[in-house]
Amino acid sequence: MSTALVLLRRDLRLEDNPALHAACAEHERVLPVYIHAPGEDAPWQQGAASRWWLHHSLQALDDALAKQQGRLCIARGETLGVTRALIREFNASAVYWNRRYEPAAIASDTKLKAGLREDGIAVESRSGNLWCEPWQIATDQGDPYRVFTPFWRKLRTQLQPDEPLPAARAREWAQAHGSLPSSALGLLPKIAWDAGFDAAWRPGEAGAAEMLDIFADDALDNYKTVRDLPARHGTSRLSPHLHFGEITPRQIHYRLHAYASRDRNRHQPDLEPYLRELAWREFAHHLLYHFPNTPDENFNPRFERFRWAVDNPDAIRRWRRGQTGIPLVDAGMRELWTTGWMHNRVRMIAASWLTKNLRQHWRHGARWFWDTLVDADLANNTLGWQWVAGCGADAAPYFRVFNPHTQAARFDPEAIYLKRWLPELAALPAKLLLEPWRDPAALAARGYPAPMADVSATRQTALAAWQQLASARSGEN
DNA sequence: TGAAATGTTGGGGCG
DNA sequence: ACGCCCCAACATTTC
Repeated sequence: MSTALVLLRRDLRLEDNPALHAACAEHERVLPVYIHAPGEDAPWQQGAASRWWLHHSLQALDDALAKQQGRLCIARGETLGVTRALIREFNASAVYWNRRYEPAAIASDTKLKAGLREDGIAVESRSGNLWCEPWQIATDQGDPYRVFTPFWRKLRTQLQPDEPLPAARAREWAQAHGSLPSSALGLLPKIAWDAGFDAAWRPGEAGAAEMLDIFADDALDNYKTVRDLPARHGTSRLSPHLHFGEITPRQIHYRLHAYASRDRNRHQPDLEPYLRELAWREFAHHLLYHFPNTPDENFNPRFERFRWAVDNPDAIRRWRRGQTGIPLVDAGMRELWTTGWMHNRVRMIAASWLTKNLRQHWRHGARWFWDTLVDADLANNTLGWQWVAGCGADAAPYFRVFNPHTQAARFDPEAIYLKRWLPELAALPAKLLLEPWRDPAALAARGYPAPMADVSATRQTALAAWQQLASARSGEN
């Protein structure tokens, strides 16, 4: 009887899982395994919010397998050693996995592959989490893309709403007697800060499918405009599910396409704006693969001599805790702390405040998001922060500074989002949350801090800093 | 996936 | 009737 191991890492699903599907097709007995090896992700080990999600996602996957008389084998330790031990235990002849794209993950998988091949084990790696492998898309000169729009134009021509693979079903699921319970990995918080997470999310494949249905029913029609309103659930909120591979871009595309064209007589929603956002995720992975130092270094080397302000731990602390005195920034940071997620537009605004108005280095923000986001993803997080800071690929020009008050007035005109996350101000008129300078005493009386910096003065400082960078460039030539 | 300053235009009030 | 001014609305430019 031939037995295969399938290493599940960031593909915690049964449907549309190429590695799992292939193993089930090519072997009589399949052992699905999760090996916990956080040290191998250094220096970007999963943060607390990601670990919370992982715990629940592993449980969901185990439950789904149990419905087919299978179990998820959970182990911990060095990946190659654990894999070898399982191969011996089950007399397995092959190991399958879907690829990852972070530098540490690539290094770990490369080592794993070499070790297993030495042992004479067949190793099968598949593409399971992206529309397109990062090395399969290139400019006409053969270079990686550095600008989103041409990347998207190229990718778009290759995209079809292809049918996903069905749920994997092994002839026989192997079961490991030494499997750990997921609680043994110590992923859950020691102090219970996760009540807001429980209320907001349902990790796992079924939760992902449910979220997609909600999006298709409620928001897809008006996605282009509603996605910018933080008070509404106008975005897909699929990012953590995508990160952990509980759903794939192919599944999303296929189901949204089917949804949009289900009735010829009805208005058909335009999928393009949303597909474009999924393409940003692809672009982020493309960039991370080709420029693996960008999680820690500026993509644009000119920023090596950019003059950030001196690190200000107190300012960073206020930003983290949502105590900046800028309502939209604080609302976003508290949404993040409470739910592990922040609306995309608010992420840009909160990040702009930290990097431009406060001129703190983007790595401080990237690290905090890494620890607190349930969708923390090295590719997306890196692109997002470098984009906002102006040092990234296809970045926002440095002079593009968000005004958090203007943005609040435009995208949350009733202050619904602000009141939701700033409960101490909820009884005040909306206009005062949007224009807090009109009555600072009213806000202070409710314990809300005064603004930590002046919006327009810090904007001027940021512009001056950019000018310095620009003139350094011309002086160089 | 800006904001603010500056420029342009056109309607209407008014002498 | 006419020209002038004001200013809102929109467009363009600059950072």
